[in-house]
Amino acid sequence: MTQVQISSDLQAERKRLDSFFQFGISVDCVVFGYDGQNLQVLLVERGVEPYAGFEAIPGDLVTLNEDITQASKRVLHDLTGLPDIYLEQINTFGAVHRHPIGRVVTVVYYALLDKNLYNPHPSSWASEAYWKNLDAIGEMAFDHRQILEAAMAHLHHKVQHQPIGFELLPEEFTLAQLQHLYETILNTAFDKGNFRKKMLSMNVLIPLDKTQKEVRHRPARLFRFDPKRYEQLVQKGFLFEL
Amino acid sequence: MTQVQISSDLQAERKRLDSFFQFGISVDCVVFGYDGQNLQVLLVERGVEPYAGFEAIPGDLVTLNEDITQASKRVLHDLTGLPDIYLEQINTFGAVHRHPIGRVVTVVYYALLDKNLYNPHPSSWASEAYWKNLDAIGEMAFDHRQILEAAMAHLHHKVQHQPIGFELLPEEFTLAQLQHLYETILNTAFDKGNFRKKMLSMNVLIPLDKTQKEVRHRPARLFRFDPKRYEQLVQKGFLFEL
DNA sequence: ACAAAAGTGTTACACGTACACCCATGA
DNA sequence: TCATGGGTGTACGTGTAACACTTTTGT
Repeated sequence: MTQVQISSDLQAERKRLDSFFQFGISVDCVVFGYDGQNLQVLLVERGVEPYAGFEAIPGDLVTLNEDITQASKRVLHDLTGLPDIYLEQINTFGAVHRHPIGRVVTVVYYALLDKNLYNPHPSSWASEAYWKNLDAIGEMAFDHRQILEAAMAHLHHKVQHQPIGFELLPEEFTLAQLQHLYETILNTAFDKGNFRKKMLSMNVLIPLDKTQKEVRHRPARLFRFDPKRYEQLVQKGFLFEL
Repeated sequence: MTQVQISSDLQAERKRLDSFFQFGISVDCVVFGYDGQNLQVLLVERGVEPYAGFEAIPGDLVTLNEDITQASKRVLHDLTGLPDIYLEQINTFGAVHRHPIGRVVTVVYYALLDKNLYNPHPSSWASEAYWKNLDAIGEMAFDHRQILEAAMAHLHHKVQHQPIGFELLPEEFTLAQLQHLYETILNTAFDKGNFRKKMLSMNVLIPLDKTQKEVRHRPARLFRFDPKRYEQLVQKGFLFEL
């Protein structure tokens, strides 16, 4: 980055533009989780006005001296107690009247994780924090419904172009679990044999010398995924469609 | 959208949060063009401090009462005279010190067009406005280099997943032109026969009863593209890789 | 007739699809 | 031994990759 001469002219220029510097910036974190059955999203209940009592996506105002990417992690942790996880930026909403308190432009981030790993605990302005099935969601605060739908569209697209899903599953998983996850996200059914072939041919799965325990049928082999091979695939791009 | 009761409590709450409402929001518009030979990008030269004399991506501060999407069109028109074209939002940059005049978060938009259609004319703070070859770009204002690279990565990805490129070509074009465009964007070479087969099999191309004129070899058939079929493809997603 | 680029055809091979079948376990 | 889901194999059609060939124009 080039260093630029900061003159007193800049101070004057800033003064001239003061009326432009009245925006608030917020980050909203759409976190998807999977429990082996359903696709869920992490929500909070607002304990304060506006929209007190409404369900909302965890999000808050960014402070003047923090990077927005850092802010996404900080806010998610503040509201739900989840640790620093990787959040991917997906979209920015900037309609004029989307927030009743002033002009707030919000940057939306999203993440995927195995919901069995973390238990959310509400704090800051959140009175509740919990996972909720995607099909059970009603009215939401602000334009959060729209934001959620954008995130779902992103997930839909992404699952077909990247070997996602590993982030939603436990470290060791069976092919049937993986298939069920894909079927849940895309709301379709896949042929068992073909799903196995396709997934295995990508070489992202490392077979383990372990099997399931305590199931009343033939126990399934467990797999881990190969992060190196995963990176390669992400780089070159692919299309998953069965 | 639900109507929310606006109480005087909200006024107080806004007061309490005043220190958060000091952000500036800007939009930056990365416009790619194609002249039949090279992939180019629309740049302006800054006529004012900071970074006076530097090349920049057309962009400016958003006013308090305009939607950011509208702002992207307004700003592009103000600086370069280009008419309202569809701009797609791709990314938001929010590092703390990216702008020397204050905390400015910028939302990046991008567009593709046939550069022969419009001639840019500088106005507002732009002292120049012109097309420039992508490989001839040097130092840029702010973090615009980084922004440009993000837009190029987006274009790279997009061209492989959507029948793009039509936006960069004249309404009627030959398959060789289309192939050359793809080769330019992706920086690779394709087999002529296979490229034709693949493109035609997508059914997005409508053959016309016209041919090129005034070429000193067999004149090529002209095509238009089918917007309906295009939409279908965009919906279902596909992967273009030869 | 020649150069140059348009446009077509052929072949071998890889991959997707649909479907049938066998395997290991607990009850 | 039966039910249940795990796991494998095959046969067919479609799509891709590499390459050679024919066609149509201006000069």
